[in-house]
Amino acid sequence: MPKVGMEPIRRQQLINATMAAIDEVGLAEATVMRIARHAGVSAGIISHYFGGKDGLLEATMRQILTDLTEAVAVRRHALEDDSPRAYIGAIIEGNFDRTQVTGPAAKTWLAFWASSMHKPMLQRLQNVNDRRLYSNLCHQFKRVMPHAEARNAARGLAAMIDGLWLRGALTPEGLNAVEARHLAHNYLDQLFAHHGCTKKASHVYR
Amino acid sequence: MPKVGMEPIRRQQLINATMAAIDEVGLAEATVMRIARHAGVSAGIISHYFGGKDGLLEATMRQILTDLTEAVAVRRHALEDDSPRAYIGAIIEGNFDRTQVTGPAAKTWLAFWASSMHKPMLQRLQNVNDRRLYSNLCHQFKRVMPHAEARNAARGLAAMIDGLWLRGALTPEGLNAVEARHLAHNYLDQLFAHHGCTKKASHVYR
DNA sequence: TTTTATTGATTGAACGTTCAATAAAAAAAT
DNA sequence: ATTTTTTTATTGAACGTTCAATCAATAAAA
Repeated sequence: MPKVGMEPIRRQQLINATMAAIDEVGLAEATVMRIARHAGVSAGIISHYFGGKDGLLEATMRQILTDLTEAVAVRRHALEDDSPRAYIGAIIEGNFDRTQVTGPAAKTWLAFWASSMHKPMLQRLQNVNDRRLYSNLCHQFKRVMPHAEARNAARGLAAMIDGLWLRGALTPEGLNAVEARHLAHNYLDQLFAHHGCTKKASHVYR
Repeated sequence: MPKVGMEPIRRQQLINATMAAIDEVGLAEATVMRIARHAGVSAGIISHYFGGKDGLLEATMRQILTDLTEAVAVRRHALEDDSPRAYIGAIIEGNFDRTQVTGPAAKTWLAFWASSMHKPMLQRLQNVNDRRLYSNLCHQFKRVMPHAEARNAARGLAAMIDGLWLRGALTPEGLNAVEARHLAHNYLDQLFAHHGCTKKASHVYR
């Protein structure tokens, strides 16, 4: 079956297979053979396209983070008004986007998060993404509240988003995206209300 | 050196060594040899006292969860008033207790959380603890707000606590317990204020 | 002397990586 | 149009390593 231009296809297949395998048996037991079997190829091909198992894992984490960034960017560009609340709302919506909330992606995300504590390369990726989220949130909050308070709001909302993800990844039924978004938006409302005492009508999520 | 009554000593040594090893190199590379070396004993002793590596890991997770429960219980019993706010505040304080927030404990906690997604025994332990936290929070919130709202408040606060832990475990400097407690208490204040519109003076944390 | 605690070399299984062999497609030659 | 050559993609057995578990041997206390 060998054709030219297989590389992008195989790479994507293997990245998807990695998430599927991690979803199925966890990172610890996601062996190259199991991943390869998921993709319908042989084990050796992983070293050929990714230099080794670590390369594949890194590429998989890159994809997850890229998808997340992309999901936020799409929502952000679709905004009509550029109010802080709308902007931050888009960040929340992007974080609970369909592609991110799926079982495989969520479980893989958590597995990598834990793993990144001791793998410098993964840690670097995590940090870059982390800092961008925080700095985006912080920048928006600073438009409507004192800087010190804005930093706390950003840290709080970031923690809330991650916490909802964490709990969602663990429950057998997977993350309830509707409820998670509801809670995150509610918290956001409270952060705004607490500061300006200008409580707005709660949104309708569907 | 063999004396009688070594069992409880060795068990504790090995559990501590497990956390130290996970803190050092992560769960994936926390081999029995490495753990044993941390405890200053031979590898074979692990199978002798815990039946195998899995037994040791299970015991270690049990200890972390027990410590957490204990930390909450201590704060709860030290309360003067039994107001919902005080009770929930004790839960927050307990979750950011010294013994829990230490590097080894936090990293081990996160490692087990990720691992528990695919190990039934760990998942069971996690679920029991999880449900107790949620049900305690829920019960207290229900004393001052409608049941539906109380459930949301409980889910939100639980997510906030876990999110702060998660981010704390990841940052190189470890969890900033003071700030985490501040954010959690702030959120709690907002949950109460949002409902009853009876905003209380913010606490002083030190 | 008996009991209890501990060791560490050994065993077998599992893993990631490698690489010579292979097979199919594409290109070149007839 | 057919055959030959070259290129590209892929396989899977073999290799070396690592790990958890085992157990006969040992050493200290009772």
